[in-house]
Order: sequence, then C-alpha cells, then structure tokens
Amino acid sequence: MANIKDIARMAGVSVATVSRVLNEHPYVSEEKRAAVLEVVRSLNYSPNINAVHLIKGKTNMIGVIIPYINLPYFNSIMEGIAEEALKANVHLLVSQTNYAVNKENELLNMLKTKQIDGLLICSRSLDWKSIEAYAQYGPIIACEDAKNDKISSVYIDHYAGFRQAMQLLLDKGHRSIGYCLGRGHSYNSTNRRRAYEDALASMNLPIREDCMFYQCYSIEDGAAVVRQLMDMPLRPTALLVAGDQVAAGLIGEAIKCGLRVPEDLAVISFDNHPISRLFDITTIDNRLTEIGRTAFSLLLERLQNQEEPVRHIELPFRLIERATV
Amino acid sequence: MANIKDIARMAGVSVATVSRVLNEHPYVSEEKRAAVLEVVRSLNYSPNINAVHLIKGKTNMIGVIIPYINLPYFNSIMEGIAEEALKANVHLLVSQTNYAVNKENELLNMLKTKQIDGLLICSRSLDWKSIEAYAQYGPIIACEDAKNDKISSVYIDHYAGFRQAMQLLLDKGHRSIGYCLGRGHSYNSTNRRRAYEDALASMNLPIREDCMFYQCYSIEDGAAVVRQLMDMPLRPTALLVAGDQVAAGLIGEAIKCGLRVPEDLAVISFDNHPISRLFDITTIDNRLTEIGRTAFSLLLERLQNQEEPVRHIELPFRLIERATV
DNA sequence: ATGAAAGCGCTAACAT
DNA sequence: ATGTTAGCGCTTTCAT
Repeated sequence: MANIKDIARMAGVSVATVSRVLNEHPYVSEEKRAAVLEVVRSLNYSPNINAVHLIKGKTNMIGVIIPYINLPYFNSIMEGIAEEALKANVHLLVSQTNYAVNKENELLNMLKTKQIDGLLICSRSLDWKSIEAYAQYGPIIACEDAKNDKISSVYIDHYAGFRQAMQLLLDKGHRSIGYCLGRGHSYNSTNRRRAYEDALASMNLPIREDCMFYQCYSIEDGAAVVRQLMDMPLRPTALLVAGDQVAAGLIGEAIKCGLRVPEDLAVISFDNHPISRLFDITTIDNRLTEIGRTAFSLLLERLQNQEEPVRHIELPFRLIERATV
Repeated sequence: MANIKDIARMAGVSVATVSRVLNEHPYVSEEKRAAVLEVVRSLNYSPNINAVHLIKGKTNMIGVIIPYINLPYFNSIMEGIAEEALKANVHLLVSQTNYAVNKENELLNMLKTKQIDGLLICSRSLDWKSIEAYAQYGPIIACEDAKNDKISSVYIDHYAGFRQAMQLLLDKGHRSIGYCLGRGHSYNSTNRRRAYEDALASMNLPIREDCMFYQCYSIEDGAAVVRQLMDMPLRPTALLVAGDQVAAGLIGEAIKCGLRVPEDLAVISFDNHPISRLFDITTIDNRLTEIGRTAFSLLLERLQNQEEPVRHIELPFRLIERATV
C-alpha cells in the first residue's frame, strides 16, 4: 500500500507538504495542493491511521461502556452521547457489556494502552475503586452518581425521583403501593428501593415484598406483572414502574383484564419516552438524552484541558402529570 | 507515561530485552526477565498499542458489521464469531449498524486505514459493488450469499429452505399458506418470497398478498399476526415463519384465541433456537452459529495467508420435524 | 510557501 | 543471551 513518501514523490513535493494538504493546513500553494490531491485520488490513498495515532498521542476515539444498547433507558443515553460525538468528530467505540466485568476491563485496558482517549460509563459491574485506578490514563465520566474524586459524573437523583412519585401517590390516598424495577441490586435500584421504603415508613405503612417486581424491562414484562397481580388477594392500588415500556405493557394488559386505570390501578413510570405520551402515562422525565449529552461534553472538556477539574452534575428530573394517576 | 526506554533504563537492560520479555520470546535469562517484570509491575506499564500496531502493520482487531445485535438471528451468528475470535485471540470491533450505510462505510474505511485487519459482514445495506472496492485493503467475509469474486461467503440457501418447508406443507394438504418475514426487501427475504411464489405456482395456487406479513422480529410481533389472522374471512391454514421467537409468540396467541396447532394453523419456523424446542415447533435449523464460526475461520485463514483464495461455502440446512405441522 | 529532519514507541534483524 | 540500530508512516518544528 502506498504511503506518504510515495505520494510526495509522485506529486513532486516533500512529505511535509503532503501532510499539510491532508490536514488542511494553510500556506500551501494552489498548484501543489492540486498536484497532491490528484495523486491521492488516483492512488485512492488514505493515511495509515496507526501512525497518526502514534505521533499525535491520541486516537480521537472514546470508549462507551453500556450494558444493553437496545434497552430504552440506555438507548436514550446513547442517543445523547452519539449526537455530541458526531458534532465533535470523535469516534465512539461502543461496547455492549451485558454487565460482564471482562468486557468492562477490556475497555479500561484500551484506555491504558492509549487505544481510546477517554471512557464513558453508562452503567457497570466493576466497583469504582477498580475503575478509578485507570483515571490516570485518561478521563472517565459516569452517567450515574459516582461519588468519586477521580471520575466525573452526570446523574439524576433517583432517590428523590422515586420519593416524589411515592408522595404523589400517597397524597392521592393510595396506601398499597408496589413497584417494578430492572436489576434488583444496581446502585440506582438500591436507591429507589430505599426511597420506596422511606416513603412507606413515613406513613407507618408496611413493606410488602409481594408488591416488588424485578427483571422488568419490556412491554412483555409489564404485561406479565399484571397477570401476577390478578392472582393476588390484596392487589396494590398503585405501581411505580421504572421504564415507560414496562408501564405501557402493564397498562395495556390491565385494561384487557378489566382493570380501570387509574381507578383500580394507578401508574407512575419513569423516563418520559414517546410511548408514555402515546399511553398518556404520568411519568418522571429522567432526561436521559441530556445525561448522555452532558457526559460527553464533560469528557470533551477534560480531553481539551487536562487541568479541568472532576465535576459532579446533578440534572433535575421533572414530573409530568398525565392520566394514569 | 513511561515508555519502553524508561523500563529498559530502570531495569538495566536494553529495549530489545524488554521487548522480548513483553512478547514472551525465548533467550532471556531469568534474572533479566525478573528485573524487567519488576519494573513493569512497579510502574504499572503497558506498551503503547498504537506503536505496536504501526510496526506490526496490523491491529489484531477485526470489524463486524451487524444490523441488530439483539435480534436472535444475528445474535446466533455473533455467538459463533465471538467464540472463534476468543480462541484466536483476535479482538472484535462490533458495529451495530441498524442498516445505516454511514455506519457500514465507517468500518470499511477503518479497513482501509488499517485500524482493523479484516471485516465480517452479517448483513448490509450497501451493495456488493461498493464493498468489494475495499477488498484490496484486507479480507472481507460475508455471512450471506455474496456471489462475489473478491468477498468470501458462508451461507444457507434460504430459497431451498423455504421451498422445502413449502413442500412439506403442500404435501400435508395445505392449500392456503402464508408467511412472516422481517425486512421485505433484503436479499434473503427476496429469495424466500421467490421460493414461496414458485412453490405456489407449481401447484397453480394463487398468491395472496394478505397472507404475507412483514416486520416480524419478536414474540410480540408473532402474537400481533394472529390477531390480524382472526379478523380474516379466509384464514391461511399454515404459516412459514422466519424466526422461532415470532413463531412462539404466534403459537402462544393462537392457542389463546382458540386455534388448534397444527389442526387449525400449522407452523414451520426457522433457526432452531432453544425456544422452538420449548414450544415443540417444527423448524429449519439454519445453523447460524456455525455460519459465524465458519466465517471467522475463513477470515483468519486469509489473514494468515494472503494467497488463500476467495471461497463460497454453502452450509446445508436441516428440517427438524416437531409438533406444529 | 516549502523542505529536511527529528521523533512518536515499538519490533526485529543483525551483530556480538 | 543481549545490545545496537534501522525502520514502521506519520506530524511538526526549524530553517530557508
């Protein structure tokens, strides 16, 4: 394959001039520029990017640790990241980890070996202690509350969100409230469960394990919850549902089963995806896309200025009242 | 960050020795090896991979163009690829394209700039003409029938598969047969549709557009087809369903709707995923994982030996008769 | 405006 | 067994 020397020789210029043309630097005469471009075109030449990476000391590529690209929650974050990356002309190395630590370590190691310039973490299995050891090799930004002095973060206060949703339900008179979550033991889920229990405790209400549903991700999962509900002697009158898709499936199935929403079953969901508008679901907008956008911007700042301090940005959520409460 | 020179100096050896230790070459004394390893450990050193890539002229990384990682069809292919890549110690740069050409071009360009050593294509939007132009930069292997003299391929004859399934249904006496596919205009879908029409024509049976369903990917989609079926005055008595998930959803819903399978509705599906065994579905094993495995092996061969010729391997499918016909 | 040359961090051929 | 050294292909000073 041709290299920059070949191009220089064939165009009758020096390699420096070829490089200038390729990188759109000023101070190149029109004739030489044209000559170089012509040779480049005729040979269908592209620079060896590995040489560029080596000399520049960076790859213009950042890694993204994301458990499941297709889950709406992460998909929304990814949307914000991709949007900003496109603007900044930064390439994304997206690794769908399925929460496997070896996948996470792989990207961490790529940061160390300079294959990527920085790392965005949407959600992870590794603890922050293991991750922060890599912060010396390049900026790492989390899309969840990291509480770490080496790793910047952008997040929503899920405790407060859940708490506010609970309050709304309690104010409406509900005394038997359940919830649907995804993973039971993630950082976010733990906070949400705490908010749930604290809200109940504040009213001296009992905690009922049979009203807590986990592994809820899809429309189907939501429908399945309703089928379980139908068999319960003491059905909860309201449900907090993490994820509009789950809520939609749940409401659809509830109606099929003859339940009235919100009279027989009130629902508050989270994320404010388009589907929640379609079903007129009361939801808490977690501003996921903005989290992604902001996280990327934070990373870019640190890339451009090493001295940029670690920051923790909490984005305010927003309750959107619609017809399911 | 420390480089190999620093390590050499601190360990009191030459850079060559450090390189030998790092790459586990023979002919290094135990003392020097230990000294080097100790410095490497204490400095937490990793080689700059871009320099390695540059001098070696390769990255040990291959790209994978895959439209949707989470679709069972592609997931199975990916499984085979990942399995072999792990064995060969080759890294995968998996790009979920959603069939967007710019994503496909991105990987093609990475091949050209030597960021990846080769490319595996599970399914694509770009035509082979555009793709083959990049074959000069590194091996490209397709997991579908490529009919191209620059690009090797591993594939199943979907025409024959559909044709055989149709014949089984016709032999059983069915005269009103429909099908469920994903994308309507992909190469595979076109072949399947042709097989479907040819089979019908061979019996002088009419082609009914209302029995052809598209955009079928999930359990939910299958269930939705049944709901449409229920409203039809002239319901087909049998269905060819591309994808066991769709078939499972379809059968589940059919039973709910009071249809007997196979008496009222016969089903043949494709891929032989675990779920088809669960539902006892008659299916055609498309050996997707083996396609992935074989495609990777083909790529590896071409990587190790430039002279390896372009090959086209057709894997035989296998009809698995169970209870839905 | 242009070119010569140094050097990014590494591997491997060659010499000893 | 170990070291010296010539590149890999590019960007970027520094001269001119």
